[in-house]
Amino acid sequence: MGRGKIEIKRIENTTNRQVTYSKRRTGIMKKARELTVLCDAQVAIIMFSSTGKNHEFCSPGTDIKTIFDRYQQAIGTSLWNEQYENMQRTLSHLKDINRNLRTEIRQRMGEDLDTLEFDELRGLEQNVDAALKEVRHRKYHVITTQTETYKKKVKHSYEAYKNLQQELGMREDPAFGFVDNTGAGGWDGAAAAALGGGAPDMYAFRVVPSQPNLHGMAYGSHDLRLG
Amino acid sequence: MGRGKIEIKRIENTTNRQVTYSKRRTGIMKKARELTVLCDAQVAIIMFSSTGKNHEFCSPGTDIKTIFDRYQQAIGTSLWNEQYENMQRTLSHLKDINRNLRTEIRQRMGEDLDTLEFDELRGLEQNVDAALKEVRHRKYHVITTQTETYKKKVKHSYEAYKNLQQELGMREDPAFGFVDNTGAGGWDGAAAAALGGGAPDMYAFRVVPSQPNLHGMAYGSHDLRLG
DNA sequence: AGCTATTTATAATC
DNA sequence: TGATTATAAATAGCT
Repeated sequence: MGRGKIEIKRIENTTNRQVTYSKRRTGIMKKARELTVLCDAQVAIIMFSSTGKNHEFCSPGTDIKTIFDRYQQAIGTSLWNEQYENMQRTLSHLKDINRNLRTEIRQRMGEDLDTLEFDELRGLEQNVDAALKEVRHRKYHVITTQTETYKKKVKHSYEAYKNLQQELGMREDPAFGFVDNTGAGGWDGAAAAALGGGAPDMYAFRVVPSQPNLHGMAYGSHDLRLG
Repeated sequence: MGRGKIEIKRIENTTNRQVTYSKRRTGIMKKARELTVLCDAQVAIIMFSSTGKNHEFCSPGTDIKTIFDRYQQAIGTSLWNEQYENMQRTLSHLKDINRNLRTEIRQRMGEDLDTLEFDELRGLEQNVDAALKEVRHRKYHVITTQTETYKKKVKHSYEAYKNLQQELGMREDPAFGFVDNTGAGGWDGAAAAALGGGAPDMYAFRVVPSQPNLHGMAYGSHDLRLG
């Protein structure tokens, strides 16, 4: 359709080819627009000229990605979509697990117990009871170890002091001694007591009411409302 | 270009619309094919008719996905990649949260306590202790309610039986009485006892050692090893 | 589906 | 690039 008929084969003249590309591209875009309006269709067109320039058309009210997704669904075979849906599935599975974990934590905190049957409550109680024993045991172990460590430190410190004193006493004028040696045993005992005492007093910590959740992991501070 | 000029607006007649779609679609495809040959261009077209039927065109020597990928590269920020990476981020975030939740549950079960400081242990102990009280309180509530309900049922049942007996006794031959009336009170008491007794015995359930986790939610049965 | 009168697109040219 | 125009192509309405 022009002053002369042309053969449909690559236009060798570069300028001519680019001009024709531009004109025909406009024509196709117009046709595509008309098609979407006249026939209520969805159309997506992507073009690259021989020079690499990119042009696109898309029906109003949607976008190329959406149409491409729909196309892949229609075609069925889509490695891409497969991966995408796989991820989506993994995601919702993780969310489910997450919700269950949060529920379990809430119930282990003594909340949301209304839905539990008696048998479940009994199991939960036994489990939490056993856990409490474990935690107390561990706490005892930690405080004991800590106390022992401090005791040893104090002892070593004291021995170092005694050695130093002895050394000084042998080398220097005996009249220069500056600490009464007999008080040493009392010092050791007082230090150990200040560090928390032995096992019998351990559970006393339990009843200290001051802000138990401001330290470390802050138990119960997770936002358990979201899935 | 036809017997008459038409306005570019949706064709209301369905048949007409479909015929026009078919004709013009063919026209666009032909134009696209000519463009790719004449101008050495790459073209991809995806169409959906109003009836949902799908048609496509693609320059020879390539495929739609390739052109679409190139298009996304040309556009720069690939919508797809953005969404993909977004999902990947959400996924790993969920996994992190999940891991933390599992850790918290394990510690609430008295496991993996080695990494906790003394203050954290103390907080955990207080929290679990409080939870245990809540669970016991709820268990008490449930068993009490349940027992009351059963008692009422038994009572109602007994009254219904008594009424029926009385009615029968009045209407039928007295020699036909088939149940000893004096046993009724004993029935009530025996039934109530068989149903679990009152509140004072409730905590006896706690020390039953048989398979506490085979019922209901099975506390601690989650696989806590995975993230 | 075909036909064809008409409208539209566009090749050649400026 | 942009406008013009003669001509090829596309297609609306009909069968």
